[in-house]
Amino acid sequence: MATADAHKQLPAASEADDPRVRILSAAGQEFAEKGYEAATVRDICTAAGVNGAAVNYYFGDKQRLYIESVKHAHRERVRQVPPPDWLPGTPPETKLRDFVGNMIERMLGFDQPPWQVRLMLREILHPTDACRELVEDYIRPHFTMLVDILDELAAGSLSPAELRRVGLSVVGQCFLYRAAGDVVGMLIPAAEIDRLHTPEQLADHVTAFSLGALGRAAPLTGHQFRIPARRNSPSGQA
Amino acid sequence: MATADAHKQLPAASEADDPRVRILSAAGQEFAEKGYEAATVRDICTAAGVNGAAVNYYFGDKQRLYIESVKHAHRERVRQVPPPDWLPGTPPETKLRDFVGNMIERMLGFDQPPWQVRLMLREILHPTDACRELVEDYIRPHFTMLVDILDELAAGSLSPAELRRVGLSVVGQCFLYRAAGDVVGMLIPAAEIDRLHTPEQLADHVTAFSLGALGRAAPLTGHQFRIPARRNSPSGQA
DNA sequence: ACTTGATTCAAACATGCGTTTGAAACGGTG
DNA sequence: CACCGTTTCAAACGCATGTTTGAATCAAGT
Repeated sequence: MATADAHKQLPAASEADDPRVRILSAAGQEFAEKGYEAATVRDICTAAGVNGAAVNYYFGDKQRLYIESVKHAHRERVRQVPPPDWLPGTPPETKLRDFVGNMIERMLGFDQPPWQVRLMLREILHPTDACRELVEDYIRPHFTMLVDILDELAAGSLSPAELRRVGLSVVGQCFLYRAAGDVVGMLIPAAEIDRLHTPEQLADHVTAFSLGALGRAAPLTGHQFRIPARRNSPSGQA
Repeated sequence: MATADAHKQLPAASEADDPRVRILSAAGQEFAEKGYEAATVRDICTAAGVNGAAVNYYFGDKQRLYIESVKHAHRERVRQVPPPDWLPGTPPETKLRDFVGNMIERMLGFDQPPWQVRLMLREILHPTDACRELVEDYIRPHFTMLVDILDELAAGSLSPAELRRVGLSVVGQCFLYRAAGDVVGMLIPAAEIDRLHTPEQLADHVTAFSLGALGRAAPLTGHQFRIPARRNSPSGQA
């Protein structure tokens, strides 16, 4: 009886009052904050201002709505925060700082609604069918970009496998704030969060930490490593 | 009619065939792999080999069972993987390596069932009532231990706030592998995972990366930072 | 052996879920 | 207006869930 498949590809009339995108947006928010099981089709339809049967009419069932909403959120996010681009000759230190800043901005950015990232985070933590697509379209290109920057920084002295490992170290530092943000908020005094954990400060810290580890900037402590015999360098301190 | 509260504190008879712990264990596994909503009381009771009414008899309702199972998993994990302890005078570099190895072992350890960590991970990502207790009893002591080691390494040259930030950088590197392990597996070739991403290798890498960042070991690239004028140090490479 | 309280069990209950249905409302087109 | 495909709607269906119930079983205590 239903002709739900007719508009699957059509770009829709006026874009905003199209029931499809209203449902997708409402579904994304519900799924993001409650998870797949806890989010109900009824609530989604109420939030979208459509009848309870609309989701089945347009998307078939709840599962397909979920997958479509993940892809929708992903497309929106890419549109909102484009990856950085550099003029040729830009020093890799600058590129790394820009890249980290861009990644943190995309993860934590306060100017954008956070539910899209939260939705993708659920997929990263507990992958479903939508995940592989997410990785190939969204995550892998960014990761490759990061590895290329690190390759420039290392000037050929690290193998591809080592570069990937370093890349994960950089990503991990940023990822923690998004994934475990609530716990971080419990571990760090509130005043310190306001002062030192702004996106800018975090990007500076992660960049400095990583450049230091690669030997492309002064270490955080200021004093230099003195190159002993690789074993242990006992500091005079008790 | 029920006297379910009577044994709340009693250490139980023979520990293993006590219905309470059988339910807690089965519930932990179900909650860990399916999440709170998707896990059903019926499945938990079937897995535990008890009647469907037992969970209500012993724990009241599903929510209280969930909280108790999180706390149970947490206690078990601490018992299984005790934090490291050092003789006085142990160099902080060794301590950091031990601490990171211990943390990774606890997060990824293949000799222990992974569902306990997975359960706690759910709390970290999406905190519920059980989370604050988890942080205070389990996470904060470990984090404090790490910060103390870093303080030794920095030899007083970093403020408490900076030390905490560095601590988060160390934790973040390890956390990524546990939280986003599936995605990491998609980004890294399988053969490389087997060769280079064992707990031992990861601990070595994270330790080396972090020590390098602090200037307490040679940077990963081998070549040293040359201290230019803080701006950019263009490498000859295209 | 009888009593008493704690535990187990099968069955039922109430509720909320995803989904279906069939008719009503809409919007062009002849 | 009459036609027809598309969209909306209120109502209901079937089902799985968390929970309750009341009787059956068990373990001591006296």
